[in-house]
Amino acid sequence: MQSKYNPSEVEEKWYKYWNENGFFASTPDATKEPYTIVIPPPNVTGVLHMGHMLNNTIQDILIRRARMMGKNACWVPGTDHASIATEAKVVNKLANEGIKKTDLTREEFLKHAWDWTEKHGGIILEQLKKLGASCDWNRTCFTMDEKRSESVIKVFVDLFNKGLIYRGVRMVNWDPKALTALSDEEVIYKESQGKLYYLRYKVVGDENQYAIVATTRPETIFGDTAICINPNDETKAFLRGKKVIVPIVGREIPVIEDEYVDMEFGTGCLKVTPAHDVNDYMLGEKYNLETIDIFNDNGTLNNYGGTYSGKDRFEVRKEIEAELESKGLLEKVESYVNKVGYSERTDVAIEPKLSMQWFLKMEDLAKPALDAVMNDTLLLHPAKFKNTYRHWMENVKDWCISRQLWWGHRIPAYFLPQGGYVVATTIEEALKLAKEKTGNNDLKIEDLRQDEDCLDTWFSSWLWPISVFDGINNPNNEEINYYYPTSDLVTGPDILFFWVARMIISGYEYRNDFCFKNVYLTGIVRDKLGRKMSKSLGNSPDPIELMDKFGADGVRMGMMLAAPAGNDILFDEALCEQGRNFNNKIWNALRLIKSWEVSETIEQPSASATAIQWFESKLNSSIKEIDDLFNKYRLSEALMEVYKLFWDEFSAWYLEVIKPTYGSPIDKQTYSATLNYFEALLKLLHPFMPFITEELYQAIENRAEKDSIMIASMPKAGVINENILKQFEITKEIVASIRTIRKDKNIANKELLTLNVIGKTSNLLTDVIIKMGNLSSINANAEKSATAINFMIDTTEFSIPLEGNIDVEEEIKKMTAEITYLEGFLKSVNVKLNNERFVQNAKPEIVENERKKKSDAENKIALLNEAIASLKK
RNA sequence: GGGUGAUUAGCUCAGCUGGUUCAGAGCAUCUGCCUUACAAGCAGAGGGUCGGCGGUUCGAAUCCGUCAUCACCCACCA
Repeated sequence: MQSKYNPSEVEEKWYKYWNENGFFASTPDATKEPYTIVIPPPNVTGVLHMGHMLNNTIQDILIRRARMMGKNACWVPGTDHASIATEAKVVNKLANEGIKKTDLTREEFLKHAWDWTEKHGGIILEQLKKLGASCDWNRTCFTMDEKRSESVIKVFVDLFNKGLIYRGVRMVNWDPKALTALSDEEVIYKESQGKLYYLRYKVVGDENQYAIVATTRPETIFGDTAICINPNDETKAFLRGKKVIVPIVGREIPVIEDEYVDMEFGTGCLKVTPAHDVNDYMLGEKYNLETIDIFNDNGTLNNYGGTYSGKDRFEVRKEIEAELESKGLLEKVESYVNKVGYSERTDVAIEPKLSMQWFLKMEDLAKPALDAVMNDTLLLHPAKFKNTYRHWMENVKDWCISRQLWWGHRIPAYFLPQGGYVVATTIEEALKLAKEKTGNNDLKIEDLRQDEDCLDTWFSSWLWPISVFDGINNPNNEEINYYYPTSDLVTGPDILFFWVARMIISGYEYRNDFCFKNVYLTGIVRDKLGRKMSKSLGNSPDPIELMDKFGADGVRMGMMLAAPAGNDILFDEALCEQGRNFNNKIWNALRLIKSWEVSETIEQPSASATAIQWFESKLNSSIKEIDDLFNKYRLSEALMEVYKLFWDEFSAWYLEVIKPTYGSPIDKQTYSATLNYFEALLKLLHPFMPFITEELYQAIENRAEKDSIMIASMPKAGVINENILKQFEITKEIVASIRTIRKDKNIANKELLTLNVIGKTSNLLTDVIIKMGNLSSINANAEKSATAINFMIDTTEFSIPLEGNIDVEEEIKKMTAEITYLEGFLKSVNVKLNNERFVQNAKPEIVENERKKKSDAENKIALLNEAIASLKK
């Protein structure tokens, strides 16, 4: 074995081995408890980024651990068609080739889109394999494959028939770049520095009077159909019942009164543009105002814009400012910060727009999903997200599910020649319904026209935990009955509403049950300065390069070291380095063990026997701790526990105690105990670092065919002997003291020392102390000596005789300082004990403890004084 | 404008229902060491009035109030 572990030599080999032996695969098995995770499907044409690395590392840790705990672990992989994102990519690609989407038929465009998907699709899944993801690849799903598409359509029809889906003209969030409506969740509000324009609306019949209206969007004046004042606003009394003239446009519009208007804001006078503002729309409905839509779908002005028609809304804003100014219709302009909605996908400013869309009624659907989280049927980790979730669910609005896109599931609604429509899973079915509805038996398929729109991407992914087991199409199949509800979901809080909440909703609607038991919400991966990772900043490392550099295990550990649930992780390559170093540590530990010659005949040293006994308890207590941390989903702490167990306890103490002197063999008994411990440690580590642990598991001994650590059993916590744990901790302190003395006095490690104990040795692990302290002997009931260095552990005094090496003055000085400290400590304890209220009110064991502190301190002071006296002799 | 959470060592974080697990861990830093598993290492060491101020209590990092800063979520003030 070489002295450095080289991940690139082994990782691919083991992944192949696992996959070929079917260790990732799962099938229903009534004798085993299922443990299921469905992957948050990444965009089909996406590539792996750091967020995926974190997310999938966590899922793999959970699923590997569950598998080793004897559960039937099933991790379902797949990809999402990502309607708007993928369509945008294809449109871009076509544009580069000089092809406009509008020049293509729907069928032609979809052909391009599928080509694109086949070319770039699934790259990300291959990348996940490099990470070690133990997904059941036989189950790979795609949100637009046959079964998933069928499920989506079926659900749409079902919800429509239940009266939960409706179609209507509503104010929606319009994305002028993607040319589609968006749901409220797809709009991100950002603060932006804008201007507040004060416009003059002259009063009809009295050209000298005018109303001043403040607006951030002067270009919308073409759509004004009223101005509105507050009825209680006496300063605006002159406007009541009047009409005013829209600047530039010249159109006359009424002045209406409504308490909605805030008298304090701006001028207390509001222009009403029902087609382009949600609030104005409500006013328009209330007062039956005309609605004038002034924009084309792409955000340019239409014919209502007069001379500005055809120009972009932002261009018009600039130009119209100048025109208003020159015509004396602009009172003033102030700078103003307001919130503007942007499209999550295309990052262009959203235009509120009236349009015909499909909606899903959410209120009733949301109820069981809200209850499930509030009563802890379904747990969010960390739990702080419960509040956020509740707030959203209690105020949930109807979901706009139609998108003016082609890449997606086409809405199964069919329009009839004479108006109206029917909704059905197939066109044949639709025809049947159409005939029933119209009474016209001569209708033909060609007479029906299917809705052009497709469904929101999330309208397919919200079914994911059910649809991957085909539970929509075949609600009673063996798979869905066995694997559903799933166990854990791992995802980011940014899609809590987009996805998680809606999956919970659909779970109750279609399975009448929760869809997963636990939701682990990860943080955002940031760089070490706390900035979000982004292409433009160039601060996002390429995961593949990272894995090449540090090994997949190293990167996995790097991710996990700093990732408590719900916290953002500040990623730093140094963390991967730490992971890589740890790999090397493990590697070398086995290298050491394997280098020993084993003897059947030599006797076991007593120090080794003690160390074995101690480590047994240490291992068990760590396993118990790790189990507990996993139950709380505190994965990074669990990793840290194994890390310290391996590095500090096993390597620095256990191995050093049992290590035979160079060239000497090791006894059989100790050797096999050591291999067992090493194997147990590998198993504990395996979920975190699958590759190196498999490599070493196989290196320990020749394994049977089809054996693998990934299907081995996770060690269970056994008996913990608290007494030996405590004794060993004292041992460590004694050894550390001896080492410190060596260092202070420049005594080589090789030089043997003697340890005198002023008292009994019966409670000490003397054999271990002798070995680790490199001592010739330990003597009990020794006398104090002026030629020795003294130290105290607990209340036991130790001394190391060092002829000629003692600076008596220095020793006295040190001990005097110690006494001063102890006296101060004693004083504070006494203050407590002399306080009657403390003695009366505090719990008895607390008071007892203080008394013990007092007597211990007094003892120590006495011992130190004695020691000083003996030195002075 | 509302809400939620955070503030503990240079950095990232643990500290559950107030009291020796009370001031911790990992990394980083400093000082010695190439000691035949590992310098990607070993052995030691230093480092914090627990954001500020008040309060409750015999006792507060922990409970309450308040202020400050940060983060996230939600909301139709043009």
